[in-house]
Amino acid sequence: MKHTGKEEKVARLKAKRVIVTTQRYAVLDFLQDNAFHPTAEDIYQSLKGMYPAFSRATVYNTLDLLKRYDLIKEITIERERAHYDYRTGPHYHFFCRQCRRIYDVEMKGLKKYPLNADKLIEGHTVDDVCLYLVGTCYACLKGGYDAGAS
Amino acid sequence: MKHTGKEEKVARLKAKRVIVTTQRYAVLDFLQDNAFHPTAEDIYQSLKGMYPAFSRATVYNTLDLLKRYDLIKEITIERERAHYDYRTGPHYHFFCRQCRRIYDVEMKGLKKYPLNADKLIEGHTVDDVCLYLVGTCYACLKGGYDAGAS
DNA sequence: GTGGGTGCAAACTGTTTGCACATCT
DNA sequence: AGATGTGCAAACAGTTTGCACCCAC
Repeated sequence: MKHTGKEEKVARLKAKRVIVTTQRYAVLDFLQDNAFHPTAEDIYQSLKGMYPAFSRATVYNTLDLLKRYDLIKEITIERERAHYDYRTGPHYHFFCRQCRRIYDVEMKGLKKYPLNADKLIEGHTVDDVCLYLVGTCYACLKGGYDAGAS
Repeated sequence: MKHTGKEEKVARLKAKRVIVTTQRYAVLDFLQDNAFHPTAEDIYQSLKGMYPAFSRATVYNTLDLLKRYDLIKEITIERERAHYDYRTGPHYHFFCRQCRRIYDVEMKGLKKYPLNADKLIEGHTVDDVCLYLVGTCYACLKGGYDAGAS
């Protein structure tokens, strides 16, 4: 049951006549299994162990392809490096300054979604809404993940 | 009346024993006068005309300093380059995919600010909230700024 | 004269690109 | 064989850093 949705996505790629290779499947699979919003480097480091001669170029190529087909979303909270998200529907992120982790935040935890996509705001058409909260995560607050603790 | 607030900021720097140099003042001044959320390169290109031998390093050093003193805010909508904002209070941004411009969006244009800073969400302490809308701006919709128009 | 700011150029990091090889049909 | 994906390494862009010089106190 864990992988509900991946087959749909693979089917979507196939429908678009995109060849679903081992590497592409591996990246999509990795993203679904790892909801911590990994970076390209995270993906590369994890997959090169399983697949010999897996390259960064393939990771970037694949991420770009999946992005173009709206199968994943790029998160640009950290300017230095992109994070990737298997969830493409509207939801929020929380970024911890201390451990630099990104958490999903459910909408019910927030009072109200400020506006929906496809609206017109001050004359602009809006097709995406990105919200992120910044602070210190519960784990760092407890000291559990404080890398700086001595 | 236009520069209300800059003197306050300069005073804040002085209070922290930060030397207010010509270059630092120029960057702060430029940011206040140019609400289009310029990049470091925009600032560099504009100021090197007025000041001989103005360097990128100084722009970056100064932006970093102003950021640390909370006098400006870095906008990380575009992963490739940072934009800078003179307004540090809570407000929203709209990013146009076509012209890559960033617009301020007033809160009254939105139904409700989803939450305030300094709240606890799912166990995390939140001290900053960033929201941005993505789409096509009114100018591009009218065709006025469509660089790709043939 | 000293502390710090500035400016140049080199270094660095994440990402992109060119091109030869591999793979699937 | 043809089309496309892959992998390496080089290129690239934005940013950071090291260091010599300069200025204000």
